[in-house]
Amino acid sequence: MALFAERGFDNTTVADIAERAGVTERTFFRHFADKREVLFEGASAVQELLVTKVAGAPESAGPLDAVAAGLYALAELFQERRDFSRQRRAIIDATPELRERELIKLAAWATSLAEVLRGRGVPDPAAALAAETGVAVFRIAWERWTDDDSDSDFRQLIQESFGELKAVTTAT
Amino acid sequence: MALFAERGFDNTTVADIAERAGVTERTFFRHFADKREVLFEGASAVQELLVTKVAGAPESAGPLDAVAAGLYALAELFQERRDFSRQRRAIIDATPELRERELIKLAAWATSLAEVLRGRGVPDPAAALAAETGVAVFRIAWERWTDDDSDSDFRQLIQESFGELKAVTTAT
DNA sequence: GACCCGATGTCAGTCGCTGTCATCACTCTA
DNA sequence: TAGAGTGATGACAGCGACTGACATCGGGTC
Repeated sequence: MALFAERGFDNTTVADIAERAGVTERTFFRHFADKREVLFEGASAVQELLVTKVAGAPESAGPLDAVAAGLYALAELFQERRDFSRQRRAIIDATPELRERELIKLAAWATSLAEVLRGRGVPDPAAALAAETGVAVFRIAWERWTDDDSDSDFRQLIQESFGELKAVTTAT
Repeated sequence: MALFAERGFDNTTVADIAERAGVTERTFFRHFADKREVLFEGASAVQELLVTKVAGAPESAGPLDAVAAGLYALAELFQERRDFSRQRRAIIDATPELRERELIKLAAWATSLAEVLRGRGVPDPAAALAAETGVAVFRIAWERWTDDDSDSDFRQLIQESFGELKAVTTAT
């Protein structure tokens, strides 16, 4: 990340990274499937947390509420790492290749969220829809949170976005 | 596309494509920025259609209705090319690299949709949200349409998905 | 001390992609 | 009609991401 922040992602070769880490290029690729993968370590753990929380939401909760419960858990997780999140976002936003990677990550969230919802008895167009919109809400709250200069509360931003969503969908 | 369908995307080199087209590899890259780009020709035209239709929706229409109007135009456009759409989807679904490309395409839709909505006077969290959820609706309807064996109506699937969305967001 | 095994280094090679320069058809103009 | 300009293409060299195959080495086991 230091190298990426200094010179940018494209101007950093895998050889550079490997050298800085004191290993061979070949060794780098044994630890990371991809050059981009360095920035997405632990992503699967986050997804697991999300899924677990949604699965564990009270039975009485509707699909969107269950998803919200999961997102709040993520908010808590990220809240303490605001500066790190900002720097990471800056790097990712600067490179299309990385933005793509970020998008598949979120798409993977949506897929597994839909699966969990189906497991909770939500029928199918609704499950997929709740999953996708939940992710959309997260994405927007995330942008606002990392954009915001003030010391805003991520969880609250998510909550507000859900409120906006309801307003938008019920209007007219 | 023929080559991709035969051997798969990864097993088709740019040299293969160029040879089949009777040109040099270098020439290929002068026409397409990317090996993937072959499958995404005309994508910008589709996006423009979408944006234009949303911009031209009646002023009285709410954000989500305006987006819906745009999506219906796309439905009409795609309706006649169902087999082509299916084949394309099969190729794309089979390769992560291509799925990524598809996702940025949709993300670009969302971005420009949000912009148009802002131009229509929709304030910001709502504009972004309506754009993202609209794209989510499209994605899901698209999947159902291309999955479906019967001769289903794409526009109607979109309409139904919007209905589902309202049901999901208003529930509890 | 012999053995095994997992992590690492080494090397060669493929493929996507780019910069550079030459070639060639085609058009415009004096 | 000759010659200059122009845009598309070919030819070639090169970089960087990534992979497969094999050698090496260090630590733990019997």
